[in-house]
Amino acid sequence: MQETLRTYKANFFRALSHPTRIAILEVLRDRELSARAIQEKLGVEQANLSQHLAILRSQQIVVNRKDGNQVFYSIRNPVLIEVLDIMRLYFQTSLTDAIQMLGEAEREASTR
Amino acid sequence: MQETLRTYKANFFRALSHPTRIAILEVLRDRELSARAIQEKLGVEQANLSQHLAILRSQQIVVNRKDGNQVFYSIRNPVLIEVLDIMRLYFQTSLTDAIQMLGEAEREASTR
DNA sequence: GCAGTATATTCTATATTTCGAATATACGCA
DNA sequence: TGCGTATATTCGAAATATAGAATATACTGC
Repeated sequence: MQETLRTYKANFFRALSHPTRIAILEVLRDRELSARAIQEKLGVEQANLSQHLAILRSQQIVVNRKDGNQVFYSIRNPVLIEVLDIMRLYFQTSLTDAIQMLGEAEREASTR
Repeated sequence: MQETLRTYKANFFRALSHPTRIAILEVLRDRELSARAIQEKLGVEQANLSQHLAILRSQQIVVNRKDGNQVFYSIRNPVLIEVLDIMRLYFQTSLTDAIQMLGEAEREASTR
């Protein structure tokens, strides 16, 4: 695989690498929302949200549509929603493992 | 969803947000490899690879196994391989769109 | 045109990431 | 024990990301 494609993928993941941006995708999962609506749901600063939206736009992860003096955002490619859903399975098993390990570590510590 | 889970996911994505780390996962897709073997396949500095492996380890994305004076790396959770495969569909359609848009932009420019 | 609302951009300070050089650690073998 | 190979860690400099304040832009209704 060429370096450019890897860089493209890396930039995509980088765009997802902030809790606020994860939260944005979560609230956009089922419907489009205005920037204001997203802001209220997440409780972040206006400028900050706008910056995060710009990052998601730059990777074409979300698209926007103007209507009057509002801008509505939505997830561009429905496949991304599927990807995020499948990812949930990964996080589930990963977290299950982590919790299990914590439990084992605890038991180990208490029998010491 | 709680902030901590979002942060967990964000950290996971951040770990994937570098071309070299994408490349590491690609070469580990089908088999475990020693750090040396990975280094030779990718052609990166030893110290640099080791740092990238440390990041992937910190997110439990890869695990390692010592054998003699070598350390073998592999992808920890097979679900991740599935996720990356499905992700390929996303990148495919995304890139197809991007190429199409480029084509349209070109045609538009030439008719101007 | 003016006021008010919605959104984006710019600026600045701080924190984090990245690379390569140097160094440290661990193992196998003579 | 000492040497060579494999891997990890530490360090410093440059690049990048982040939050919030201030400002700019765009639209609506009067």
